[in-house]
Amino acid sequence: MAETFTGLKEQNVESPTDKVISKVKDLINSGVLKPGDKLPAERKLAVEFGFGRTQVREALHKLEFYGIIKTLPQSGSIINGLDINTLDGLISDVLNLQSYDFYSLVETRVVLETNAIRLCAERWTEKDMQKLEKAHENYLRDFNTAKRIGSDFAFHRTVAESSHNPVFKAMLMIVIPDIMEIYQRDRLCAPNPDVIDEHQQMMNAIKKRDGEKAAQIMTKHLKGILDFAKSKLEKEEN
Amino acid sequence: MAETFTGLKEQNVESPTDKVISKVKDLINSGVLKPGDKLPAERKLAVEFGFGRTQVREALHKLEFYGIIKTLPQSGSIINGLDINTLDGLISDVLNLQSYDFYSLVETRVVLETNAIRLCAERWTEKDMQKLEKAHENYLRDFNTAKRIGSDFAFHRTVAESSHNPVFKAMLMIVIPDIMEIYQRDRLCAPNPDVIDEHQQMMNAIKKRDGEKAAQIMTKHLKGILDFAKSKLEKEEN
DNA sequence: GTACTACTTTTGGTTGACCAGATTTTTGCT
DNA sequence: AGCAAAAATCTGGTCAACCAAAAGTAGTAC
Repeated sequence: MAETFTGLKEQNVESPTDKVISKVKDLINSGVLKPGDKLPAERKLAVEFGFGRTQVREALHKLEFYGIIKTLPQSGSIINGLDINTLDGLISDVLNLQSYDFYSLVETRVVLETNAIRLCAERWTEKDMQKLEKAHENYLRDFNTAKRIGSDFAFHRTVAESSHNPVFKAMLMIVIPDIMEIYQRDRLCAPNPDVIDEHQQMMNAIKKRDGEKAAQIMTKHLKGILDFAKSKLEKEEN
Repeated sequence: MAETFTGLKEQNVESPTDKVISKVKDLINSGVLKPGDKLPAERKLAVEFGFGRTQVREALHKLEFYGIIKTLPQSGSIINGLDINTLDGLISDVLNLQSYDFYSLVETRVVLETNAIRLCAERWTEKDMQKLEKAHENYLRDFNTAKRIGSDFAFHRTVAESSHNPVFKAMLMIVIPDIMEIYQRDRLCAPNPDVIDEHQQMMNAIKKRDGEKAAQIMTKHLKGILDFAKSKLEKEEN
C-alpha cells in the first residue's frame, strides 16, 4: 500500500482531473449545486478551481462517462442524479476507481457467467448456436497453442452474447480481461484437459435448453479459478 | 429509431472519437498492430487518420478507460490485450456502447443485488450494521417525502457496500441510476407500504446472517420492477 | 401589450503552439 | 573500440486563442 507518514495521502498521486472531480463533489456537498442544476461553464470552473480548461474538460468527460452529468453542446452540463447522497456516492466511486482485488473480480465473474449461461440456454437462436459451435471448435483446435487463452475467452464471450442481455455481456467484458491477465501472469496455467470436457458438457446442456444444468457446470468450471483466487488472497493476508 | 433512407447509417452520428477508435480497430484487424505493441504517437495517428490530436487523444482516453490500452506519460501507449480476436471484440463493445434496454438492466440488477445481499448477510461488520440501520431509518423517515427514491437507493447502496465486494458495488452503481431514472419517468411510482416491510425483513435476515433468506426477500422485493420492465418490453414490441 | 426579428453574449468544440520528462542518437574522451 | 556524457529528438500533458452553434436581449413592427 501507498502509506505515508502522515497517513493522510490515500492515493499515490491524484491526477489533476481527479482533483477537479473532487472540487465538483465539494460544490455539490456544500449545497451550491443540486441535482438537476446546470453547472457553471467550463471556463468559469477553470478559473474558480485554479486549473486549466483542459483539466476541467477531461473531468466533465469522465463524469459524463459515468452518467453523473449530461453535457449538451453549446449549452452546458446538467447534473443528472436523483439526490445529493446518491450523487456523492457515485462521484466517490469514480474517484476510488482503482484496480479491484482479484478475489472480488472472480467472485463477480462466477455470478455473472452462471446467470449468463442460464439465459443463454433459454434464449439461444440458430445463429447463436452456430457461433457457439464455431467458438467451441476453435478452442479445441487452439488447445495446444499459445492462442488457447484467447480462444477460451472467446468461447465465454460467445456464451455471454447468446444470453441476449447486453448488460451482462458488457460487465463480463470488463471483468474477464482483468482476471485473465492476473491468472496468466501468476500461474503458468498448463493446458488442463478437464476444461475441454467441461466446455463440451456446457454445450450439451445449452443445446438441451437445460439452463440449470448449464449453470451448474459453469459453477464447477469456474471453481478452479475461485479456489486459486482464495488461496492467493489468504497468501497475501499473511 | 434513427433509420435513414439508405439504411446504412446505424448510428445517428458517429462522433469523431468513435471514428478514431474504429480506425485503430482497423489497424489491429489488418495486422499492422498486435497486442503488446506500442502504438504510434498521438501526432502521427492524428495526421494518419486525418483527425485533430484532440480527437485522437480522447479516443485513446476512452480506450484506456476500458482497459484496452495503457498509456504512460512521455513514453507512449501500448496495447493491452491477449489476442487479436479478444481485442476486436472489446473495441466493438466500446463502439456499440449504447444505452441499454430497460429489461436487461433490471434483469442484471436482480442478479447482482440478490448475490450482493447474500454476501452482505455473511460478511457484515459492526460498522456496516450501523450504516445499514441508519440507511433503513432514513428510508422510513423520508417515505412520505420527495426524498423517498433517493433514500431507497441509498439503502440498496449500503447493502452492496456491506457485501465487501467492490466489483458488485461498482456494477450496481452503473445499473441502478439508469433504472431509477426510467422507473421514475415512466411511472409516478406511488409510495408502496410493502416496500417498508420488505426492507425490514431484509434487515432481520441480514442480522441473523441468513444470506439465503435475505436473497429470497430481495428477489421478491425486485419482482415488482422486473414485472414492470417485462410489461413495458411487451408493450413496446406491439 | 405582444410577437417576431436581428444582434450580442455565452456555450462547448477545435486547433496549433508550447512545456517538461523520457528516449534515442551523437559526440568526445580514454 | 568501448563507454559515458551530452545534445537532439520524440513523447504525452498543458495552455491560450479561435470557431460555430445555442441562448439571451433589445428593438421594432403590428
